[in-house]
Amino acid sequence: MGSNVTLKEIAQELGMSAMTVSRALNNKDNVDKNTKKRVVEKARSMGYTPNHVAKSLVSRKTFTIGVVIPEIYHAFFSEVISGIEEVTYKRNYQLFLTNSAEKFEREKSSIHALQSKRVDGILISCAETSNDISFYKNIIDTGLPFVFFDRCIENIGASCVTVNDYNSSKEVTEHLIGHGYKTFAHLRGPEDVAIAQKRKKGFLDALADHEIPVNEQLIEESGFNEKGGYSAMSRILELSGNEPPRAVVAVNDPAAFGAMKAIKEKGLSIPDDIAIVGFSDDIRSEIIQTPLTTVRQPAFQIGKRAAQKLIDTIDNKDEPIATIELKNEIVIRQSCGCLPG
Amino acid sequence: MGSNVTLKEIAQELGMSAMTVSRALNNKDNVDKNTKKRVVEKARSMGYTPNHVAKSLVSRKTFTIGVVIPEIYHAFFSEVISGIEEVTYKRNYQLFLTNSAEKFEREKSSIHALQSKRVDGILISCAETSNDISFYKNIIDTGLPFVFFDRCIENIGASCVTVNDYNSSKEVTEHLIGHGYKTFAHLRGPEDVAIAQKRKKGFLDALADHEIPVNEQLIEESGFNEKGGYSAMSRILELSGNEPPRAVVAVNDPAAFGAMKAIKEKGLSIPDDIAIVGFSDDIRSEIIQTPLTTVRQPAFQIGKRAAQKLIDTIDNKDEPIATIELKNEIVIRQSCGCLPG
DNA sequence: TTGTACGCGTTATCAA
DNA sequence: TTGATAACGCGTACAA
Repeated sequence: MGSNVTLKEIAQELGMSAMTVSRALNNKDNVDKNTKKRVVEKARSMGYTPNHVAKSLVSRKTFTIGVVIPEIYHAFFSEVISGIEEVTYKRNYQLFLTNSAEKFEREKSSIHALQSKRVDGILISCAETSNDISFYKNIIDTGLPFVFFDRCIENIGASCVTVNDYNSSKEVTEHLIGHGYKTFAHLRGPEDVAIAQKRKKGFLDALADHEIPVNEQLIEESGFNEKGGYSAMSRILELSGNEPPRAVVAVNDPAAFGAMKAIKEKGLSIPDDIAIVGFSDDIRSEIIQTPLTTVRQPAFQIGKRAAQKLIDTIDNKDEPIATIELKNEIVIRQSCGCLPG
Repeated sequence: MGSNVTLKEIAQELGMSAMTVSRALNNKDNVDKNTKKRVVEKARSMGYTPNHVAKSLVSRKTFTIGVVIPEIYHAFFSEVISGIEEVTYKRNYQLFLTNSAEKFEREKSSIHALQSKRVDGILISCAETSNDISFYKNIIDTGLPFVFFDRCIENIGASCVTVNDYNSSKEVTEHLIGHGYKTFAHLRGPEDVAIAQKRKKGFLDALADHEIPVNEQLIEESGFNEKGGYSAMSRILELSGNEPPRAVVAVNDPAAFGAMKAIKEKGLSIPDDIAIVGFSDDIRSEIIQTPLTTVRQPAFQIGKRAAQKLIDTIDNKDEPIATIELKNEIVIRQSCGCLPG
């Protein structure tokens, strides 16, 4: 904030009061046409820029929202931000971006900073290490509008925008069942991570609904990365000997990549010997040698809907708290063997 | 900004003046130990959060910087933001993110909004359609610290952080020359885009330095995308008949992808018949069938250095204006035929 | 050690 | 139609 022109200075130049200048510049109707013209011209020539800091102090409104995300690097969150930005731009809000780097401590300090800046509301996707719900609860109880997205905490008085991982996992499994596959393996994520649990449950329930027996030995922990997928799949192929599963549902795409490597190294073909599906539509999934069937999360839409809900909540005290569930989209590619031709 | 506790309210509860509360909360030494303790406790119990809006109004300093980027979606800019964020976090600044969507009009309105918010400085990568240097010049002349990154405007009183495209293009061409290739084609970008010009000049100068004749017919405009690369390369292959160039330098990776497709469709092999290099390290370049040799831009570093320079400029009025040139890194992969084995 | 007055730039309110 | 005053929340400067 350097040498900025103020209303008072314009007023002095023009020999009138600051109040009149303010009115003229804000298009109030109770200003003389002529004075208004003079003011507008003078303001332009002096390079006047309204001071939103002062405006915010009196109006108790900053037209600013804070976004807290656990990382910026990967495509998912940049797409989310893109969606958020589209909304904030249209509705004349500015966007504070903060990064918790998956650390709860840093998340707390970000939120405190945003509170101090008096943001009108906060959009947040929780860090992996966030472990104290009461922290959020206390802030929400102060009346600061909050909307969770993707990694949500439900039932603490804030709206959520999320995707239904359970349903998607079930659907994609049913897709494989519908194609006639009978024996299934699952590469699962860590036991205590919510999305991993949901995806596993979706897988299991799909089998149960179609009365397909579950072979517990064919459920292996892969974690979320390629290396884990490789070793988990290798174990499964060892175990089952010459009876490998006909289809594999992986907890995410990187795990599926690892599994594909293991399968190919065994001299088996995808999808003819083993079909496989992933989760999350990694940027690579479309362009690898055997393109991977996967579940695409509507990242841009998540951002858009979350921002809309937040600003609606800001604008209207009576906006209901809601959980908005977006649909994942199943992207069929070659790896599941369900494409025609 | 809802029901927020103020210094005055804490003071009333405690039967003292707001000033004492302020002092206690700001760790001034001229406060009684006991009153300080009482104040701190009361502030906590009342859920006090300092109001930075008020603070900024009086101090004329917001600890806020604005970032203007032409798009968020692609990896380059999210990496840049990641680098910026690392610095702003450490130095206790908040970051306003705005997106010009490659439109100059939108860029201008973003900058005006940021000025109104009284950001302490602005980081900007210009939109493709930005065409009025005097707009930036006027703002810089008001004293608002400005740092350009990636798409820079030099010599108008602001620091720049950029990569040396000319040098990198020359280097990667020389790399091919060093490998013994004698005939070269270039897929160039639009004539009036700065980076396209620099990359073309680097290519030409490398040939000139090594006294390799330039065949103008083998320089075709591809634009920046795959389709353009495909048609440009197709034209070159037509023209040159059974004397195709031994190596191709493409203006960027997508153009190279298109060219690779054209080459393969002609039944030629990469790199054995034609070697090719790209520019910008697209995420796909590493994982396509014949991984593409390319030039990687240090996006994270660009963000980091730009943010550092900006905050240094904010903190210190005498910080010199500088152009910081970062080095691109040449990533050797199979497509140039220079890998051992 | 604590308190009072004032100003940062703006707008709402009431008076002229 | 215009102007004067007060207030938003805070910290500096000075006084007690």
